[in-house]
Amino acid sequence: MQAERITSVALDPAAPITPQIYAQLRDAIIRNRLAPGDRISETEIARTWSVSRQPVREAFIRLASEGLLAVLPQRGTIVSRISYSAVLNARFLREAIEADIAKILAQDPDPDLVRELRDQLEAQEKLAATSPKDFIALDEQFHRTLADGAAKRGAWKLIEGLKSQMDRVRFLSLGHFPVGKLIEQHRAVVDAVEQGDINATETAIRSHLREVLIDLPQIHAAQPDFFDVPEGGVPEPVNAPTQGGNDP
Amino acid sequence: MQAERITSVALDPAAPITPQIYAQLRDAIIRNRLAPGDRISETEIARTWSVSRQPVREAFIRLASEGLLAVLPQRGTIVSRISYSAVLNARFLREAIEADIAKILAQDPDPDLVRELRDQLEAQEKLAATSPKDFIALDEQFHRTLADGAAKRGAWKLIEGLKSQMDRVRFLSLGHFPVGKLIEQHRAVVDAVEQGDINATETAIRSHLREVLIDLPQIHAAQPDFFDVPEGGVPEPVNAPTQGGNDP
DNA sequence: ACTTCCATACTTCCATACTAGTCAGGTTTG
DNA sequence: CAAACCTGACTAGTATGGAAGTATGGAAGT
Repeated sequence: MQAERITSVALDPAAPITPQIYAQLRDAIIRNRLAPGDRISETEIARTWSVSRQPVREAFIRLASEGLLAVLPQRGTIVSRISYSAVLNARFLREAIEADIAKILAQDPDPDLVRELRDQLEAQEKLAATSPKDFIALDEQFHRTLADGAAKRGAWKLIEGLKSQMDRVRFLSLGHFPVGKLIEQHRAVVDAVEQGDINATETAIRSHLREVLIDLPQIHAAQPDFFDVPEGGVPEPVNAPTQGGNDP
Repeated sequence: MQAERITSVALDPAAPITPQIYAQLRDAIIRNRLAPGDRISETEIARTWSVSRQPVREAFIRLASEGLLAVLPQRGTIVSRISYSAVLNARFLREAIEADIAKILAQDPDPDLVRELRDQLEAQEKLAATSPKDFIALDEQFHRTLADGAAKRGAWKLIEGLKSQMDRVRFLSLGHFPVGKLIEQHRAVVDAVEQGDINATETAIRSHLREVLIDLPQIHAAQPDFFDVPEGGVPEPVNAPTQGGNDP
């Protein structure tokens, strides 16, 4: 079948097998080496790594619960197509959570944290010219640092799960996304936090997270087979207002 | 062992077994019929329902990923203690998400939705005098309706997972929590949404969600064995400001 | 009394066999 | 000729046996 693309790394027979299978498959799916819509089977994957079906099956269960695989009972298992609405939904949730995190930071700015973030900004600019693949890692580090700074590591763990859906899109859009602009927005967040301006911080983080998937429609148009548009037409994103309100 | 408390319901041998085991165990844990710290084993549970160990194992995996079980390799499986910080974290996340949902609703109030919510408020008041157990179901319905009204069903699905941690606490506090006050707060949310007052809506939903676990310290003091306090002392909750900001 | 070793009875993890549902294609039947 | 019906090659779901790791209690040695 098409599973030769994931044979790359050998397994450590001493370590637990299930998590290794899980990690390999997850990586293959997020990086689109396993294309959305591909059919795979427990037996096939088990043969690929010369293990039994059991650990493969358990890895499938975990991947299915993340929405990366769809297990059809007695019929087969397919790599989920990228759900347009799930991606928008993940972005919405991420925005809601990170907005609150950022507000906590601005409420009581920590100079050490600001310094750490500014260091990261420098590193990001150094990589701006080079591979965008590395930038994704730095971007992840930046947002994780924000969560840790607000003592919300648990929140980040949840965001990681949401990110898997968004990252599939980002790996499709590699090459043409505006690294410079993203860095500028990162800087705006840090500035607002440093000044303790809660409103400005919220606005900055929200507009940043809306920028991340700005080219989703183009990517969808370029590779519609990778996507699963629920029914007729592309859903419109609905977001909360960027700031508090506008009473009459 | 202590597993006789979950023998209650028989299984349908025709339907898939794994989800049935999962649901039964989840229910038993959340309602504290299986006490935090209890040791259970695949073999034991399998015997209880006269099935093989395999579906039990798969149910264990799902429960462990939700944080309700802790599987220690080659050692055993225990019912997770209620993590104090995980509960606070779940509440923080829920507040962030539901605040944005409520703001969307207030942005463009839907009269049909408001009517539906007011009907639910009536039903809640009718049950206020009777069993608080039933109120929890209505409360859940209320919040789910808010999410659906903002077309964020996906968000609700995630909140359901978070709620499992919080619900364990609520089932411990049954009997003495302020149903009337909660209903009053529900009404405040509906009022604010109806008036399209975004700030008031946000304030209402946030203070409501902070009320829900108001008696967490007492519950913890009453049954400390059920809890797992990470290290020395009870963590302080840190929340985002209830509204936008306060620039200098 | 105290430590070390080892047998034993657990546990989860992995491999294998079997069951049952699904689908595609050829065959038979009306 | 068409439609219904077998049939065999898949699939995931379940059952069961054995492997490897871990805790525990008692025997042996210091």
